[in-house]
Amino acid sequence: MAASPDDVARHVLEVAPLIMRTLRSEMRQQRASDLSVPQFRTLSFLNRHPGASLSDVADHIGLTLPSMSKLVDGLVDRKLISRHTHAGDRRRVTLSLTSRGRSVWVASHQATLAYLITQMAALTEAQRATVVDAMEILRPLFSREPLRSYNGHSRN
Amino acid sequence: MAASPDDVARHVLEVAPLIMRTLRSEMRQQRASDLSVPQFRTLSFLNRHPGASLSDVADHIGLTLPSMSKLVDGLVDRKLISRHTHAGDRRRVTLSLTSRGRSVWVASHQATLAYLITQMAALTEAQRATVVDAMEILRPLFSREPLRSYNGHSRN
DNA sequence: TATTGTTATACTCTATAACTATA
DNA sequence: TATAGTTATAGAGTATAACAATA
Repeated sequence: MAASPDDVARHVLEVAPLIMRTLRSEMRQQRASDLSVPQFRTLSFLNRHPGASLSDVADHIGLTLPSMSKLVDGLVDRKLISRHTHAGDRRRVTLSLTSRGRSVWVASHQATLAYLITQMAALTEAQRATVVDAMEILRPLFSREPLRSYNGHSRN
Repeated sequence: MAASPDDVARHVLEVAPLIMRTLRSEMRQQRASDLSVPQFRTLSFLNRHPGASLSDVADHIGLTLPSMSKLVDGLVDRKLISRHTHAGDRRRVTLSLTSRGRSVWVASHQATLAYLITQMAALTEAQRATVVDAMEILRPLFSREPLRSYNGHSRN
């Protein structure tokens, strides 16, 4: 079925936004947690990397430092994460989930996953394998690109 | 390789946001056009469905009417689309690309596609086929869900 | 001087509530 | 009364520019 790079690109460009639209609205409908996608991803990252710095999180999520700083402000205000000055280097900040943050993340993750699972249950085993394979093919292509041109001090 | 619905869901939940992050930043870096993803998708829809109403577009993009109205405001201000009262039903609005809108859309589409194509060119033919298959499996699952609870007249 | 992060400012995205105009 | 759309308001997401504190 010879798929050209062009074909693949068009398919990805069409379908990825559809998926995100659904995920976004699913997350918003969980009135208990009520997280945006970037907030959810930030909590996920801190769940796996407790004590990460602001730069660490910004790198991973793909936001500039000021944007991430503001996002973190909101999560700190809601007491979902803690923010402390790093002991060794006082310029740095140490971010972690609070226990409340962890349970909100778990609830949101479970609920979103549960929704997706019902969708995926409609697929055949072969189709599920194809989707998993495709995700594993795509992940490294979109995983790491710095894209953070911001450098924190512009003189002009 | 028995992928459970749970596996598939986890993969999709992890990879879809990575893809979108990249698409977003690619579009933003095209300084000429400088479209957000929803703006780009709106222009795409109008390219395929000239003369669509506001409700048509809102349904397709998955926004409420007020949100779409505002998004359209911005595109009209930038002279990328035209907005006229429908002849037969004067409550309706008729949206179309302007010639400028069409060329901006073409430029943005080409550039984003070109970027994706370079990524996809790194894949083997079998991998490309897998990705296309997966996208065709996922598309119908995420294509149509109303999710528009807004009905335009609340009395409370 | 370089690095880490915050503040200031300004858009866009998104929603709900309330409204207008038309049917 | 029902439908199509806009306006008002508000909060989140995002960026750049400018700054403060620390190394």
